[in-house]
Amino acid sequence: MRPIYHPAKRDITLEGVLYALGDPVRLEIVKRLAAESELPCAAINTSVAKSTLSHHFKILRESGVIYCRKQGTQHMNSLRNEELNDLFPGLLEVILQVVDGRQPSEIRC
Amino acid sequence: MRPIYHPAKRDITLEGVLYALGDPVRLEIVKRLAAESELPCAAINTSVAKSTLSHHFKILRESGVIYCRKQGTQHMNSLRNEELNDLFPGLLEVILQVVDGRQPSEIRC
DNA sequence: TGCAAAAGTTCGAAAAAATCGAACAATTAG
DNA sequence: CTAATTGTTCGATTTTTTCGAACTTTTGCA
Repeated sequence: MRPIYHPAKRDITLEGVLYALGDPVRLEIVKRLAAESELPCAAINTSVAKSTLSHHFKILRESGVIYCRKQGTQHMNSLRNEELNDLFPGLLEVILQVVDGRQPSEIRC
Repeated sequence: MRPIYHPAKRDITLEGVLYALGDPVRLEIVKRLAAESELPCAAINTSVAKSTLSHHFKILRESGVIYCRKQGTQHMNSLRNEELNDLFPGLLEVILQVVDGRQPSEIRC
């Protein structure tokens, strides 16, 4: 089977990441991964077809938002949290605060 | 002429905003508006057709990212900065920091 | 006035991307 | 080895994006 492509950190673009996040299914995936750190594709409860969900994971992976490793028949996915925060400081944090319905944080010092 | 639609603040969604931002032309528009506060459509230097640019402004406007007012033959556009920051604290700031190539800010206190 | 220019929008067609179900591939369990 | 599980790939359909041409609104000015 062909290896799973992941962009190098330097090839991750804000444009690509925002594109990836600008879809309700993918935003839900990111939300779940933020809460549970590592999940197989099938763990995402959505109404789209299996092939479409696979496509969404591919978009997230190729944009650099998630990392994917094979474990048996499963594909375990996780956020590339550290790298993303390094490239786009605060971006994921801010988005997750909103999707999690948290209170607006205080202004930084 | 029909009035220009803008969503009420409460109808602005993160999903819609991220969708709007997930396009290179629209991200460029937002970047320019952040720098210059108010601009007519024609001020955006892009390779897409005039009608396509008009479409992008519409997406931004209907998602709640920008406000548009008519002034003569022009449509003056501006970011709905305050409202967006109220709804999604830090989101625009974080994105603009990246597109402006600013240094990653220090971790907040 | 009235006619042309300027700035966008709208429309219909063409191109690109998303979605689906069916078939396929890889791995594990029995 | 066979069946089940998990996801990917493929081709067709639907949806979205893009384009150029025609149109609308407002201004400038002869």
